[in-house]
Amino acid sequence: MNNLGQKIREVREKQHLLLRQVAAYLEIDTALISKAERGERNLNREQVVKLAIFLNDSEEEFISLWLCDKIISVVGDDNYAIQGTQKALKIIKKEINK
Amino acid sequence: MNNLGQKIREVREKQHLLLRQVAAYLEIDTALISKAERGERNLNREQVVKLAIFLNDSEEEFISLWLCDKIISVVGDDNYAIQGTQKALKIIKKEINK
DNA sequence: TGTACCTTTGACACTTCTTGACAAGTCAAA
DNA sequence: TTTGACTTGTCAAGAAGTGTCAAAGGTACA
Repeated sequence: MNNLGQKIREVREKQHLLLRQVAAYLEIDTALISKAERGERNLNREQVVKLAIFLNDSEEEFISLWLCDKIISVVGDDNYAIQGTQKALKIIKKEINK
Repeated sequence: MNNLGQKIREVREKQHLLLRQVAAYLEIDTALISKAERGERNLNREQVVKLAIFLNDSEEEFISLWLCDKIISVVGDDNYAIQGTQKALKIIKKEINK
């Protein structure tokens, strides 16, 4: 399971679009988008952006889900996941104000 | 630059320990710990834990810096880094309460 | 100057992970 | 049973990670 994947599937099905159609738009194999929706494979940033456009949804939402998944796959079930993520958030916020 | 690396160097120098000594304790090449302190290479979790013990410092602090660095290297300078990290934090916190 | 020591650097081999593609599989509806 | 949608497993190529080594930089000091 996978946050972006769930979101994509949800939005795609709501619009009665087929994997085939999404795959064609992104110019990738159908298998890949299928796997992406189920969290078995990652899309790259560009593909996620295109997907947001194609599905008429928010790029911010899609990309932040995509990042969120990456973070979780990195810190996931570590005992100190919360502390690490909080530290990162602080640093990122500080970094922005420059 | 690198948060865990800076911390390690700071603590190590405060204790007048040589890279060589740290490396010997971790059973790795001196070059590797040198690079780790400067953020050119990553240590693995086990090495970070041993390091905390060897340097008499907090495991929680070391591991969360280590995770923090990983997160930053993943979401780093993305426009939506903050949003993604916040989402991840929420989800991780929720996950813990199970 | 020379040497002794600590650290940094770049190259390397090796392994593991990722990526995209393809073929074959399942499954439900007609 | 056929069709269309989706899933699954596998493969090869390339990328990225891991540890090591030898050589080079830098510093301190006799």
